Amino acid sequence: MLDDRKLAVLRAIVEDYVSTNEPVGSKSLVDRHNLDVSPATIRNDMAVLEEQGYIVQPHTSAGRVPTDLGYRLFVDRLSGVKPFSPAERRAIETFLAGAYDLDDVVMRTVRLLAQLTRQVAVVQYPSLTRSAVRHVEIVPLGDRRVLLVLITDTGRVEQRTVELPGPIGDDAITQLRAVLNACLDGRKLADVASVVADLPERVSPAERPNAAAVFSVLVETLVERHDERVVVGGAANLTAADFSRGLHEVLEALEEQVVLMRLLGESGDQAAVTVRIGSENEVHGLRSTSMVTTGYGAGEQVLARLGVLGPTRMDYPTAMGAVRAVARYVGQILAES
Amino acid sequence: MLDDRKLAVLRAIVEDYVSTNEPVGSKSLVDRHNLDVSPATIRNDMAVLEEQGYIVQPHTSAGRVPTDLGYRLFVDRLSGVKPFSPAERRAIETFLAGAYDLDDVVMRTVRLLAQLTRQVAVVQYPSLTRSAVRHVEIVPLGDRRVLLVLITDTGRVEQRTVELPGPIGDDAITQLRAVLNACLDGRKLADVASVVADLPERVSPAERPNAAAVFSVLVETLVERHDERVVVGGAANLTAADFSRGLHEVLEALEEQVVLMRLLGESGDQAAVTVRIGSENEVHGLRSTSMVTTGYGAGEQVLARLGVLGPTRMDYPTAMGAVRAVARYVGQILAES
DNA sequence: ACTTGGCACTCAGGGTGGGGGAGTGCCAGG
DNA sequence: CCTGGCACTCCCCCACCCTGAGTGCCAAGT
Repeated sequence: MLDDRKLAVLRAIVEDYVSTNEPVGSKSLVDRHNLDVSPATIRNDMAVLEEQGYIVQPHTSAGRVPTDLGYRLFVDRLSGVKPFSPAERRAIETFLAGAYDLDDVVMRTVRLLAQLTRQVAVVQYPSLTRSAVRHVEIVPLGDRRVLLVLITDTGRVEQRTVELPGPIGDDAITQLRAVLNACLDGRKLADVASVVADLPERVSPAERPNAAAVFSVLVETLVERHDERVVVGGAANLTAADFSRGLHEVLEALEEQVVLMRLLGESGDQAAVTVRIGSENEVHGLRSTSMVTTGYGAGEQVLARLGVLGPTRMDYPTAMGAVRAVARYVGQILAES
Repeated sequence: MLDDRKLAVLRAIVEDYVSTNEPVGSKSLVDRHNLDVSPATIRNDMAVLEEQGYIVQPHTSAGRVPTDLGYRLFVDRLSGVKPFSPAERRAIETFLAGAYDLDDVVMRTVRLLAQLTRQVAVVQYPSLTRSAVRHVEIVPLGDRRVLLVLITDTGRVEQRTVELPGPIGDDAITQLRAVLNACLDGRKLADVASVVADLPERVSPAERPNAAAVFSVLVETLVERHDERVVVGGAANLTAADFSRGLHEVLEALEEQVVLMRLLGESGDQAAVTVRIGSENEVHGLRSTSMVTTGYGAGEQVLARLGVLGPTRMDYPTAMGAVRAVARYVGQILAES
């Protein structure tokens, strides 16, 4: 269907268009790449590529521009992931190494990704449900009120205040704390709900109403409120790629946590680098953007996703390289802590 | 210097320009507002206003546009703060009431402000140093490592992991926790540093090295790292006001926590609504934007600031009204929790 | 069967050149 | 001090042309 030269032509078109942002014509193609054929030949190839839907011309007698389909083919078969040089790797490492805190890791990661790719960076907080309980803490705030703090092995801390049905004493709190930690320590968060169901039996009858309140908030925190937050950075980079009027829509989409979650979710759970191009994104308003994402986590398991978002006219190999490299190091940092 | 009518003319110019985004001429002024004089008279007034630097014409034979100085006069003497209707107040209240968490309060506030004003909203987290310790918690993470959690009376939770010089046992942790809470509970964070200095005497000698490590991290958290975070929302609203090329600079400034902090800091510590217009902002890149900010907090004390940022061509009375109303309700929520 | 040079054709973009119109400054008279 | 009148100034819009890059097609060459 498409012989080698036609593929080479497509690759050249994508590369040129990405770097110049102008429709690329047959003549400039043969000049810049050393395809040793004449422009006329290229024109014939282009006609075929256009017929197949890989490229289009914005108007008659203009050069060609890749379609989403064209980029897709490019990403799948014509380009690899651009590996990072040792120097770059070291830079990433030192940039992330200074972080002292999960929040800080995430913030640094966003900045780093945005800077490396000159695109918008998107980082999802490590998922709560896939990690395990490291500690549960209960702190009295008043006689009918406690603060529940949950610490996970990925360093995340969740807090909720709990309004109690009745007054609670220090002893009861100590008991509750002991029971919770004894039963939950080290458990996967996904399993916590079922474990908690059995807990009321373990506390003294008088305290059960209060305990029940605490337990239900705890379960809520884990299950019902799986608000895995997404942090965005480098939005200023959007102004470089001229979306003209679409910029507004893109910015709006980026402010919606829900939209971002869906966007990251669409790429599934795979650890590998995934690319979604233009109209492949279900989210309206991001139809002219592409996302390069990957899973990351401590060790093997995928705890969350991160990636970059930019115009479909994007340097995919570099973006994929950056995303992969950063994910790798973030995983490393999480595993260490 | 400026008689009443000239001031009225300036007010009218500002109002018209804000609502139409087009230079306003003498004729349309007399039409839209009922100044019962002729256009020629207005022209004379405008000439004076221009000479004094309150308005300019973009080019000969165009209408007039307010200068930063003009807006300043408008804000200081010609307009009040637009009060909110009871219905609007109720809407604010219910929107904020659902929050369950300090993070959530801040996030909702940002969204609310952005939506009410159709500008970029900026909310600073309640300052650590001005609030008081509610509880300190220490959680073992390993034999040479603990997690230090600090809970303030504004509901903020700070966490840091501490690497210890030597192994630590459960007893030691319990002791440390007791000492810390006994001495720090209820203290203003600003005072904590001095109190902590005396603490080592209170722990058993064998544990002093570990205790010292914990204490120093604690003090660091409070003092050295006064990273009062700022949350931004509604950036999409910037696309409505056409900054043409300046948009990039504005977006960049908004991503720099440091810049935002400085910006909010410039308005001082006053609780009242403050306006900084265009070139009054020291931050480069925000020379063509205005900020409307106010302090907020639980009760009287100002814990942090919040506000909106937009083009100098902004509806100041409404923005000021929104900022004031929102700050009031946020303060209320913080006081309750 | 593919490649190539030639050729006519098509348009987007940029520069030019008037009007039209909104707005101004000034002046003389109320 | 206000007002109507008047001449003047430019911005903006539109219509026009023209150039140049790029194309599709065809006939000839390999």
